[in-house]
Amino acid sequence: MTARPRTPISRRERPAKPALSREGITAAAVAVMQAEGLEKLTMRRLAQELDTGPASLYVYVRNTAELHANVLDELLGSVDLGPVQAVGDWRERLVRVLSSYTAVLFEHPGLARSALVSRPSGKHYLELLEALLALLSEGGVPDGRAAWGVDVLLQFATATAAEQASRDAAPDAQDEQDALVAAVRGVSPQTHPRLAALSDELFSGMAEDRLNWGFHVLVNGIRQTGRPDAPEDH
Amino acid sequence: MTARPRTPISRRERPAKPALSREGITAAAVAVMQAEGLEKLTMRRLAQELDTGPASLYVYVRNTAELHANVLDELLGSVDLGPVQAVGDWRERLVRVLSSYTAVLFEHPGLARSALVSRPSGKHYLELLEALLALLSEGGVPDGRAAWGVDVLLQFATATAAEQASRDAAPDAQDEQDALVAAVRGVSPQTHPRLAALSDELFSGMAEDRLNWGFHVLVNGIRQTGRPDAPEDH
DNA sequence: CGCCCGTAACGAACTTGTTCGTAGCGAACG
DNA sequence: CGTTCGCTACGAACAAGTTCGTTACGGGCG
Repeated sequence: MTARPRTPISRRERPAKPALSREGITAAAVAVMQAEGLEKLTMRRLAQELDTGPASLYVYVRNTAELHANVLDELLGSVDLGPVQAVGDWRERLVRVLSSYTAVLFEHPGLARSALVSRPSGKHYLELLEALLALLSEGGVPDGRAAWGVDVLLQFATATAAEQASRDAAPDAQDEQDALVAAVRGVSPQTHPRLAALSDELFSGMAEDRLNWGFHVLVNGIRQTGRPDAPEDH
Repeated sequence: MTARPRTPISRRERPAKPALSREGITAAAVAVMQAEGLEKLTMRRLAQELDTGPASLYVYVRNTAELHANVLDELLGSVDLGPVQAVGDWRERLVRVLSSYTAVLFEHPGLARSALVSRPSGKHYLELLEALLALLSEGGVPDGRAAWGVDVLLQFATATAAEQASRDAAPDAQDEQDALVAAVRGVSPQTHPRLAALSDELFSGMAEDRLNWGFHVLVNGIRQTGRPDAPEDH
């Protein structure tokens, strides 16, 4: 021990590092991502940005997934919650908020995938929940259904964003889509009659239309489907 | 160059390797996964099983995601499509098929996550699509809605399986869930009245009940929501 | 019969996430 | 004022995915 050739420079002599913190790390992460894309946002790159080693970051974030979740919540701040206070049909305003959410995710396919897996719990996410609950409530949806419904609505929006955004971005995803289309088209009408008959319909429509249709499916379904444990829902 | 110390053993002298192929690789992958779990199914482990190097596998599978997709389709063979031919309410039979699908995914959280991202196109997946389309058709759902509907139904089932299965398995996911619960409970009724009021409802119910409710929400919604491009749907 | 080339297979290397053990700082305590 | 303790920071190491350049196999051509 001792006599290591390394010189243990006192940290005071360094050009005043801002000291690590969860917030600082998240801010730096957002900056790197905006500047170079999510792929470049690695632990090592981020550590370099903060003039430290990768291991140091793990004191403040559990792993990359959590880092991504933090970054995502930051971005969720730009979701437009205006429609909550606006006038007009509650259903349309609800869809507008969800569309805004989807649009934000759409910008960052990787984050959308994270959100599918990670389960956000940040400040902006809570505000989004509150907004959706308020709109459902305004629409007369019983509390019990609304509580379960927001989950389904957000899950649908998130999953759709993850799917479509990455299809546009990654060449891989496009290939997979092509493979599926080819597989469905190549199916025999003898063994798979419905699939053969609907092969065009399955892939028809623009992404936006399908997304919107999905929102309406869910809202209509939520309004009309009672929870099993409470036929009258409270 | 030349005079490399390595001895280029003729491949004929080896104990008759079965020669690589996409099918062989998938089969070996399934075997490893069943025996040791998905986490242990790494490219290196799989290569070792097939007595080769990791790089060799990339001739047959694009990457780990595709490997997982292949494995998943293999497992989808065990989804119970019996309810398609059975008698009884079409809606209940539809839900039974979807539940069987979810149950299979539930066994392998990692694969469920893959399925969310990758977009399967294997043989068994196509049969599942055919089964769902047949049931929707039997229920009198217009073709256009059915085509878009299967996507949404499977997406919901997959996402739910991925979420809940990993919550049961990984300690991480449980922590995230706890974090969200804590965040919601800790919210001020002043700023987030709906959230505070419904904090219990949000997390209530057993997973199975929520899943079933979701299926019914979707089926009801699909039945009653016309596609934007065709008010009458064909 | 001998050479040649396309392709499967491979070993090594590079990148990234994550963990381990250690070292120094600063606060609390005697 | 000196010692000790907890905790942050960090370098190094390990495992895994993926790519690159090279090597041998085996069939076709001269």
